[in-house]
Amino acid sequence: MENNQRNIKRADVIKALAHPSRLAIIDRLEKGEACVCELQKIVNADMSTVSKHLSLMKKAGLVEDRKEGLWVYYRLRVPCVIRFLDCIDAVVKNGNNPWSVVCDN
Amino acid sequence: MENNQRNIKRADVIKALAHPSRLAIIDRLEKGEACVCELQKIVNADMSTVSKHLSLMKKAGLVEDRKEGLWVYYRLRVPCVIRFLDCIDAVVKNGNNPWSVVCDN
DNA sequence: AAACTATTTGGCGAAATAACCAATTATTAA
DNA sequence: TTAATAATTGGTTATTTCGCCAAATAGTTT
Repeated sequence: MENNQRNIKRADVIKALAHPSRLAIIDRLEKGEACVCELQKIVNADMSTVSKHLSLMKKAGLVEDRKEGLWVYYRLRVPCVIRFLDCIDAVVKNGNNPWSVVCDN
Repeated sequence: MENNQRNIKRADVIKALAHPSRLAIIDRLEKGEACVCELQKIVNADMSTVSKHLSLMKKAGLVEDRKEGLWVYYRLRVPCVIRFLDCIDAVVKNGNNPWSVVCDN
């Protein structure tokens, strides 16, 4: 039943990924770090909203940040998240296909 | 901006993973199919709750089911989800480590 | 110091999620 | 056909999450 504890922690990380805006942020961060102001333009929401998304992801261990002057730059902390999303995409793609999804990562 | 649509779909799949009980179900299904009644014992919740978790995961394309007599057996539809969880575990493990997580899957 | 810009934080209402209970469906067995 | 079991569905309530606004913080420039 300590699998329970493990799955609570896992779920916390996964929840931090489970939002369209946060996935858009990750998409961008795959290409390298970005300031909050740039990410705001991408997700097209209030800056405070974006900031909260980022602090959630940071708390979960998905991103880290670096302050430089007025700006805070965020970057991915977990390269494998990218491959992980390929797996998710395989599920999305085969959503209506009755055969088992076999993805190669 | 149709990346937006893609990320909505991705998020739907990820949300279907983002719950401790559902992760416990996946843990079990890695070993092969199981009926709802067995999964209920594992997650220790009302059968109706478990059933709802399963229909959510089914709708997301994570599991598929098969009816046999009184029982409905569920099984994983997406083998790569397992490797995906290894990545999540790497994040969990390195939660307080200031260095970037490098996981090898 | 005052004005300006980037970001974070606190608070609030709205929407989504979760869990339980009760009722229903489907299948088997008596 | 009645009883029993496995599972699903509908309804209700409680909790969590989301997104905006306003206010606060931090660093820069004048």
